[in-house]
Amino acid sequence: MASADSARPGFQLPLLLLAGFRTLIDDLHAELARQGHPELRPLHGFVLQAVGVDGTTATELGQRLGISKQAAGKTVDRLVAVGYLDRVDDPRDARRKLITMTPHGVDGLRRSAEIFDRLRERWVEALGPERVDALEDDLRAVAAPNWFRLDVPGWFGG
Amino acid sequence: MASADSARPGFQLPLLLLAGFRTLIDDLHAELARQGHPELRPLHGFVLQAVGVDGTTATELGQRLGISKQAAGKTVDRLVAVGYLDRVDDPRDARRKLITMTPHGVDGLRRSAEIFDRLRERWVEALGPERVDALEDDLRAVAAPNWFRLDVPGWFGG
DNA sequence: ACTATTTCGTCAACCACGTTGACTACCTTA
DNA sequence: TAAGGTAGTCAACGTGGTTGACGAAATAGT
Repeated sequence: MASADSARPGFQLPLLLLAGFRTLIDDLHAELARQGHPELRPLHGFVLQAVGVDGTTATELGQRLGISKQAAGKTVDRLVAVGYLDRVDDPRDARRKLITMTPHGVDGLRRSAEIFDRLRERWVEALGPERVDALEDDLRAVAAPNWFRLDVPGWFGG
Repeated sequence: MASADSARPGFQLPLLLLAGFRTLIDDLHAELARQGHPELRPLHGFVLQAVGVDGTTATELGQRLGISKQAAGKTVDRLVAVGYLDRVDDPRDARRKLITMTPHGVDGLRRSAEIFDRLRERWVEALGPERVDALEDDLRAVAAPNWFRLDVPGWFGG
């Protein structure tokens, strides 16, 4: 029992999840850099997806990403500085500033999605489609993504 | 095809892995705080595991965690400050400083392992043991944990 | 035995990403 | 029109990383 426990301790589970995530992100990042997006940092793809093709505001972006509006604002600052996002005044509400993607940002997001699809395809080749589906279904069942909501409208995957 | 793609885009995979990781870590953290370890930050459990019961040095800790020795040193600083680690001169090599766990650190590590085991048990209840085993096996197969080596000696899981 | 090289820890500067609290400007509602 | 809520920003801070430089100590090579 001790040996069975030590062979598969609970510590492994979080580490493997983290390793899986980082493997994907590192591969994405390397490929993005190769495709002309070296500025894009690991989380920026998710930020772009959360901004969406319809744009959003800093406060709402923060809610979508599960972070404070200040943190969202700072992230937007960086992505504006490197040319992925635009921030313009909302003509209908002088308090709000609309955050929209530049063409460069749209290109980065599109490429991110393509690369992620290709990486998922690699997993399917290695594990078989049922196992990858099962992995996603199981994670969907047990992982509580309270801290982000990327079920945003405007995502152009379909 | 567009609808099938958008129903299960590659973007979901990394997000689900991250959500799974963060779910575990958040639950661990909440439970650790309840058990008298509110100081322990999310990654500290892994740091303690990487230190191991036999202790190590800052440089080796960095190698085990896949971070620089400077970053490892700073993390050790914080864990020394809150009483989880000790740093003492190595009598056999005046350059080295041995990093060892205090009793409080050992307690935190032991509790972390127990809580992780219990959380894994919850996943088993929700998904069935085969699915959790499959999830771990699959991640082990496709995730490349180049950036950490927690296959360290001295871990007292067994 | 002495020099040259490597290794260990640390310092300093910096960056990314997050937090909370305070504040202004602006809508909205009573 | 006065009161209250909301959007964005500033400032200070914490955490977890990075690189580069450097002194002190060990080790290797004459």
